[in-house]
Amino acid sequence: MAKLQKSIDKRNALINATIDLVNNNGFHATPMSKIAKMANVSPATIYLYFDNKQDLVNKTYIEVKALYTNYAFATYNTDTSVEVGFETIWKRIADFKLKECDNAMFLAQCDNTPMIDELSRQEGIKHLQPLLDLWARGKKEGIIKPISDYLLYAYAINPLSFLVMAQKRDAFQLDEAHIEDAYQAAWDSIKFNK
Amino acid sequence: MAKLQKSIDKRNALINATIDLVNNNGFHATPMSKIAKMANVSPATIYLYFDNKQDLVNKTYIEVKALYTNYAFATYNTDTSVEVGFETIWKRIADFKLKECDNAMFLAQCDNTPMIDELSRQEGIKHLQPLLDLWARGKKEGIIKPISDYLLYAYAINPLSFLVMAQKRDAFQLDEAHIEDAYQAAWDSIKFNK
DNA sequence: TATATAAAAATGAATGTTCATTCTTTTTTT
DNA sequence: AAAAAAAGAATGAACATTCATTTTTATATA
Repeated sequence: MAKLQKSIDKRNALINATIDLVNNNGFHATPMSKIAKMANVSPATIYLYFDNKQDLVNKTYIEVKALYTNYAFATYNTDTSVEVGFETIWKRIADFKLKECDNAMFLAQCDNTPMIDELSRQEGIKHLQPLLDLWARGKKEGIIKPISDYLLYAYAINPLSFLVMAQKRDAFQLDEAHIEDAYQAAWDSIKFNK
Repeated sequence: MAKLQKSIDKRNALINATIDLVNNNGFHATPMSKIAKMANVSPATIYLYFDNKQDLVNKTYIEVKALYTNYAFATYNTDTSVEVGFETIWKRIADFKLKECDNAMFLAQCDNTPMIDELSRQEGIKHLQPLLDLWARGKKEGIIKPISDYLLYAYAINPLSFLVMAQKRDAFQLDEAHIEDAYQAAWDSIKFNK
């Protein structure tokens, strides 16, 4: 194993420990010492990879956000119709939230607390551009409601976050049929009804 | 001013300071000393009203949740049609999220982090029963989609939380027209389409 | 190839601060 | 004047970060 690889492994272990512990205890209730222990390194080692605790969580956020959007757009190409494009992206997002539940929960926590620096949040938002572009096209073609992207996101995408939380906390089990219902609701709520 | 009143004032000041500071800094980043300062009491005084910090935040949560649901159901009565009932409740919830933005943000943070005890979260959920009852009736009458309450909530109610966050953080301004759009999306996504 | 040495990476313990909570005293109320 | 409420200072634990050493890795030399 090359030297560089080993470093990356350690960095990844730190990122993963951060996600796990923050999900279960929250940012300020997870000490650096526990992150170190879970990643099998000394506390001091963390500071070879990150400036400080805030930097660690900011970078974790950006990394998970990139994972999320890469996953979301992996099978999407801009040549399809708006409707097909949306279904493609939406289902990938649903997939991500189900399969990468821990990552999804981490993002939800970041997006609903003051735990992440404003700058890193801005950085994270940029990755969503392809979806916004698709919506812009959809509005121009009269297929998607001519309303704010915030409303579109709130109704078409965000509900999946709520479902992931519900699944994690309550006995509620989210299966394929639910996802299909949810997709229909999502599309219904953003498509333009002439 | 009677003795009891004075105590209630102090307790309320503590609850409000907690909401304010937790909204801006998160639970673990708001020291008891700051809560005390903002409420104009000594740190020691907090412990005359609450057992400890966790108890303070649990009770704040339950209180805000009660405020929320009282507001939501204030103008609702069970005699109306499902459709009218839902619109009544939905619009009150929207109102609450806009007018009691700080309270709404506090709830969002509680619901997306491990900051509240499981027991208190359970307690908070109970208050939502009238809405669940309305949905049950709606499903029986074939007016509302026969799907999980979690899905209904995710699609019809939760998006408002996202919008409040977006409004607070981004330049996005949520006005009456948006609310009407949002209501239509909410209803579209839960009504049963024969 | 084997060994010596310099550089880099990693460590565990130490440091100083912050904070929740408690203790003792003072103020207010009855 | 007794009881209750409130205060501010004190206490001790937890924690982020740094420091002094040790261990590992890479490089150079024989």
